[in-house]
Amino acid sequence: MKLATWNVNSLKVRLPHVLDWLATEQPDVLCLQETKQEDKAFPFAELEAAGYTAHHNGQKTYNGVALLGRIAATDVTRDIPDFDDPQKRIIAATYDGVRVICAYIPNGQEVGSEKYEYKLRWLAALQGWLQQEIQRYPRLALLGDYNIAPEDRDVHDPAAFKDQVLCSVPEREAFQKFIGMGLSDSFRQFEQAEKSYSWWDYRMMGFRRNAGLRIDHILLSPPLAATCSTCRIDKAPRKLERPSDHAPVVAELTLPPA
DNA sequence: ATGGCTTGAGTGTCAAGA
Repeated sequence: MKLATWNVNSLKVRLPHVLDWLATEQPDVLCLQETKQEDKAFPFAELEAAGYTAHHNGQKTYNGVALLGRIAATDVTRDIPDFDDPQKRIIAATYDGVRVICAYIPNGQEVGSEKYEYKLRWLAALQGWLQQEIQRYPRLALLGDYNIAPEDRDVHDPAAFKDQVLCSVPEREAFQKFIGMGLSDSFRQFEQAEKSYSWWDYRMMGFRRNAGLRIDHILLSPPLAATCSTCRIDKAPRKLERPSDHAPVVAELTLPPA
């Protein structure tokens, strides 16, 4: 099973890139973040024509998450249960016995800001819900834009980002809490090139300078981590005209029958 | 230098991203 995540920064703008990428990579499930559109504008038909059935949790202008699958999804759920949140950041479904959760974790804007407090509250709510989900679904994958660079090696300039948003101690502790729940950062299960990032600022020629951060992650529960054969960041779409500022992350699992 | 791009809403210019 091939799983992927990609923050597309507007699906309306990026749909051609997504369709090309699906044709090339043929993931079983692709998680999208920042679709930035309402459900009624979502390109269900174009994706179906490409062989993918989509489920969307969208809103106007901001946020919005989707699951695209070439296998059937069951038990599709939206949002964190019992967490009052107008922002559409979660969609989950079960594919072939694997619980796939697509998350767009808040950015946090600035340490100490209201949005930062919201980010930490949101992370705590996600973790509370995740405890139950892992009990219910031992085969679980949490994919998405975490807006957290877990370690200094995930940051092009650790000194400049020290204690800044995306790199602050409370955010990194929240990431480690996922690890403490038994989830594995699949990218770090394998040897990787130094200075591997998944996001580069549009400004200041960030991509050409490789001035990036690794903030998009695929976390796997123990039974899935044990069967993960590869995890990589695909920089190719970031080189196209009008790219998303994020690159897709892909993990492959060699699953025994459920 | 608190900038530097990109997007959506909407038609002037701002919020938000990371």
